[in-house]
Amino acid sequence: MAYCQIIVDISHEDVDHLFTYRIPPKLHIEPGMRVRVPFGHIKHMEGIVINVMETCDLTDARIRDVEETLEDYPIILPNLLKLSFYIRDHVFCTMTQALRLMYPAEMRAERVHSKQVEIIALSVSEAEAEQRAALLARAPKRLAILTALLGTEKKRMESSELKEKIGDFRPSLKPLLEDGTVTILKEEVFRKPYTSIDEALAPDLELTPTQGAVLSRINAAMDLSGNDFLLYGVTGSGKTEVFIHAIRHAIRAGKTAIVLVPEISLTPQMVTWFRSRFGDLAAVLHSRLSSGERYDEWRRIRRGEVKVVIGARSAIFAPLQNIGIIIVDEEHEQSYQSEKTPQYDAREIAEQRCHDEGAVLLLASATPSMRSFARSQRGDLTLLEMPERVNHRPLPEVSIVDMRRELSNGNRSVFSASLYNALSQCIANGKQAILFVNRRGYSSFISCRQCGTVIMCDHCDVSMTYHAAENLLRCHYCGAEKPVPETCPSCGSRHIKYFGVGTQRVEEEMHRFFPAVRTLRMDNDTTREKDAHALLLARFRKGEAQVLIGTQMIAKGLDFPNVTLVGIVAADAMLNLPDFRSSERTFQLLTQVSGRAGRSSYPGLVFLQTYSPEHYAIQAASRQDYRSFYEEEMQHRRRQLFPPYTVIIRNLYDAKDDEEAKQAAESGLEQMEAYFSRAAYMKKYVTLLRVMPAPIRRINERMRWQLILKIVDQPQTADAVRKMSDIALCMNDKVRCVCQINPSNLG
DNA sequence: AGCACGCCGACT
DNA sequence: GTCGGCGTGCTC
Repeated sequence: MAYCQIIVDISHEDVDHLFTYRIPPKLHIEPGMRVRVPFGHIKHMEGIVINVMETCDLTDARIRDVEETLEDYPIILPNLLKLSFYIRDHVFCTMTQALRLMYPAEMRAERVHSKQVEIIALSVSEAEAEQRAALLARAPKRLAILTALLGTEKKRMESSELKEKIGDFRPSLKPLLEDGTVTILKEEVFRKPYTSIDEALAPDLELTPTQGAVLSRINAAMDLSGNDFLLYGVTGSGKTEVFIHAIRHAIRAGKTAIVLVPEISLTPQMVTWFRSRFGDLAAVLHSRLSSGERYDEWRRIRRGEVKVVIGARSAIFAPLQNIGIIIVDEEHEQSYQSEKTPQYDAREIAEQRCHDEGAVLLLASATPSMRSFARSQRGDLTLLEMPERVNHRPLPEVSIVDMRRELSNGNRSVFSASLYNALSQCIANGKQAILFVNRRGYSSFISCRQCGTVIMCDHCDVSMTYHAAENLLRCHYCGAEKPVPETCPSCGSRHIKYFGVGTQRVEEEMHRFFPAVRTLRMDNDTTREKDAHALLLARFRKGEAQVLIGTQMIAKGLDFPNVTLVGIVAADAMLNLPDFRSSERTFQLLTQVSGRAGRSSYPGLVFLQTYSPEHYAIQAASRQDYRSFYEEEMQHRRRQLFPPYTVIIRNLYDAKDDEEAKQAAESGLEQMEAYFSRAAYMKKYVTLLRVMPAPIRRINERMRWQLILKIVDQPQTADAVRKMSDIALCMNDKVRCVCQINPSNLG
């Protein structure tokens, strides 16, 4: 008798273990397959087979039979099954949650099925069909069907195409079916989110000596058993071309590749460009796919028809086999970390997957994360460098503008005198400019000039954000909306208005100073609709506007040859956020934005407006000097005991009742203290352990408290991290708790 | 997750 | 007396 052990598709600790089922002889079952089983009182429950065995020590009466298999192939490959266990153990989630990452959500709901297409095909020989056709002179419709089919290469046609050609043919089809001249077939078709590439693929470019040297290090590692690299290449150094060549190398060796990019970079142009290089060997996974498309792409990959997968965070789970290289582009991006449970970090999963499968890991960035660069300094990652731009194009000239001086000179507009002059010049020369506004953090709230009252959310302790497009106030935490008040609810003053620099404000001032200049604005409000993002960029590229005004979303890998001026309206907007990474993020953003200027033969100018011109992040960014930023920032991190020297674990409790949330946090604290008194060797690594109210005390009528642990990042302290997450896991239904590791948003 | 079992309040 | 409230507990 054969048995198998499965994990049921319920994410709950109580059932997060293996259940044994009998395999009826008629079923073929292997690990990774999805099966239907009876479970408790539930008649039909889905589960994933983890292993198959010949014997089992449970009493036979307790064991029930597997009902059926849901697919005739393992939905989870052995390598991804192994990765699921890793995720469960390292991301602290249930096995079910880990397994659910491995296949499209649509398959669970059983909503998507493969798309079937109806095909009308000749079922007799060509000669026979011609003979029969000859007898149909008085049945023109039947004749038309046969003629149409005979006219095709494979003597078959999709019924939709046939209908288009000859109109409604159903009535005439019947006799042909009855005498066996034709048959109806159903075939699976793959919905492609793009049209097939028929024309010749775009050729790969010649590499510069620097690119070539980097490539040969990568290829050599791929030929052996892999290696972990950090590729530090300045903006414009041609990292992408190196990726392409490395992927080609993998494919030549019969291997496959994954390329992770931040979701925001997965623009339609990017997709087209990538497909023009790899054609049908490539699959693109991104959030804009319909569920059917996503499912089909997944199937194509699973069937081995795809060699390269490009996608955002979750593409790391693509069901490829025999991986040669995993590339993580813009490695420093925060978006590789998932905010929802399981809170995995795609970079760590990539590393693990590479180690499991003997593949090369290539983390790449012009502004590597502190963590990765520090690891390269320690030798945990092999550093590869591309210090110069291709064709030796010069770096743009960056001017730092002290906005405090502007204010004291009586300039209250968002443009400094020098940025204004540069804009006039740029416009006069017929060139284009980009104005970068960092909306986030520079909150666009409504406040009273008379008494200082700020309009707050009724359910959360945060100020509401003004949305110009809809002219209303919205809470970014609970989604509540309010109209903009005419008078101050506190003192009745009419001087209550919008505060802060947003894209809208910049656009208004542009129109005031340069009434004749056409502008395009790009932010969350203007790009809500599908493809709006790409459309706006295309219009800017065509020259429909001379000035593009936007938020972070314009900082990424865009290449506009006609842009010679970049203005950063408020460089330090994110510098003062309550986040230990705020300097790092500011530096990264400023460097990336500056890199937008002067990509072509025109020299680029960058004006960086700031209220803290002496800050090292701003200084270093203006010189595109990663090294000196890194050195200084590491000193700060060391002094303040922040990552990468330490790891911060935050258990965030919330409950309707303030006292209950607080008590849960304090009970967590007691458990941690008890734990450290047992594990005394670890105690000396603890630099902070305390309960405090969360910075945002209340969200959606729930009160929030937090337990924070800051501990030196050492192999032996990983256990303390696990302990924190265990504590977070066992909560009652009144108090909820989430465990966050190095949280970036401390709200 | 779902469903049964189990122990206390107001009703045909 | 019963019908039914939803608080624990188990599911191979």
